[in-house]
Amino acid sequence: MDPGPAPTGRRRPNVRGQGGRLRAEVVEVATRLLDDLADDEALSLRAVARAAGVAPNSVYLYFPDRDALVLAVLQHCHEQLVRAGDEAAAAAPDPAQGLRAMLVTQGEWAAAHPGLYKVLHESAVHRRRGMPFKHELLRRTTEAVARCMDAGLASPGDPASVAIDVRAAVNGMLALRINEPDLPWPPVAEQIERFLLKLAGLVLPAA
Amino acid sequence: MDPGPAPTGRRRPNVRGQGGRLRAEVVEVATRLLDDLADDEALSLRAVARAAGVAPNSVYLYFPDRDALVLAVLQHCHEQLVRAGDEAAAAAPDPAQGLRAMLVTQGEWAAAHPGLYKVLHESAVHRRRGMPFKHELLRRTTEAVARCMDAGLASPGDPASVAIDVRAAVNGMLALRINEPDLPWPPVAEQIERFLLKLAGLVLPAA
DNA sequence: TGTACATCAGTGAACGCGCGTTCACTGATGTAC
DNA sequence: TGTACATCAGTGAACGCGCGTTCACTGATGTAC
Repeated sequence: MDPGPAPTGRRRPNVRGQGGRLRAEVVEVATRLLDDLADDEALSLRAVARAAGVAPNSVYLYFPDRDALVLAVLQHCHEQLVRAGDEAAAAAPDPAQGLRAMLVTQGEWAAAHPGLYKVLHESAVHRRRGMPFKHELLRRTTEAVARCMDAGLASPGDPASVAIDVRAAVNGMLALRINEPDLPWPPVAEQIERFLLKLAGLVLPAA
Repeated sequence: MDPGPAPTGRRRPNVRGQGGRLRAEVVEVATRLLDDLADDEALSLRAVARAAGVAPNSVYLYFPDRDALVLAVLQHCHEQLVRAGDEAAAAAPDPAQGLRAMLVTQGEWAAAHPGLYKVLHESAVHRRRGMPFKHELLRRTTEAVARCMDAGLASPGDPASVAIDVRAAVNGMLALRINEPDLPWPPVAEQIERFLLKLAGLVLPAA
């Protein structure tokens, strides 16, 4: 809603050596807009510039084109999402609770930033430019599943196969919640736990 | 690639009473373009008109605006998808094989029309206009699960709860295959069967 | 201490484009008399 | 059988818009001498 500081003339340039400050500002503003829009194609470079209180061409000082800006935003989001999951897993007392905590935290992130989660997984820019960094998510899940199996806290089997089932189910469920909020959804944590119990045979302490 | 018949002057109007023929032609062309684009916002009314060899404003004879055209395409796709699933289920010898056949058929449809499947489930027009007809998919799944439970071919439980897990997993898996084709995907039918065995406790004859 | 110059961080104005949509129009076909 | 008229299925040309991107420019700050 708030288009940011009105363009009351020329922006005071950052002091020397701090030129990159505008870059961070642009990414931040673009992130906010993208979460609202929930569609990467709908984010225009000019809208970002307007919201940042800057001339459209100033964006070109830091990004070669519009797609590069969108990719920067998505990479930043992805890092946040992965880091949040990692931290939650690290704080858990055992691998099984760690796996659950990782996925639940990612689920909470998705619920808190539906537009960004949607764009991150469904964006058109992904097809045009590729987003290899996204393989991290499956890799973490596979590793976590393997740790559970090694600890005897999941049914023995192929971690890669179980992980791709779990990722497909959890990611699909999170995306479907965003796209079809009116379906009779159970709480996220409950549904994730069911997926883990049934798809991975996870052993969790009784609640 | 082929933009359709070049606009060699004026289109010969349909004979009287057959005006609706252009409507069907426009929907068909739009469906093809939308499958290629895999993005409902990227489909322009003008591109559809061009591909149909018709003036842009001719589209307004049958659709009040661009969104209405996109919705007509999606509703048509949805009907196809549901009907294909229904027919496959009806041809199966028991409810369990029927449920599997329904989902596998839908999965094949998604693999054959990735762009349409993506748009159908992720479109922006859905948020603007709503697509209530889509609730059919969950309803069919719920009914099929209930039939399996009644026949003792699935673990007893709440059909609605099992169905939403199954739909989330299957739909999520199909969408993720489209958005991330590079992940190490097993065959669709195999993964669907695993979901059904684990999430619904489905009883299937040994292959 | 002064000053010419380089550098940095940004701006202003314009380009050409495709878009959704609207207005008034056309030209063939059927129909009442 | 002829003809005025209505209807149907479409067209032509234009509208204003926001967009990505480019070009030449500005104005403050630092730096070599």
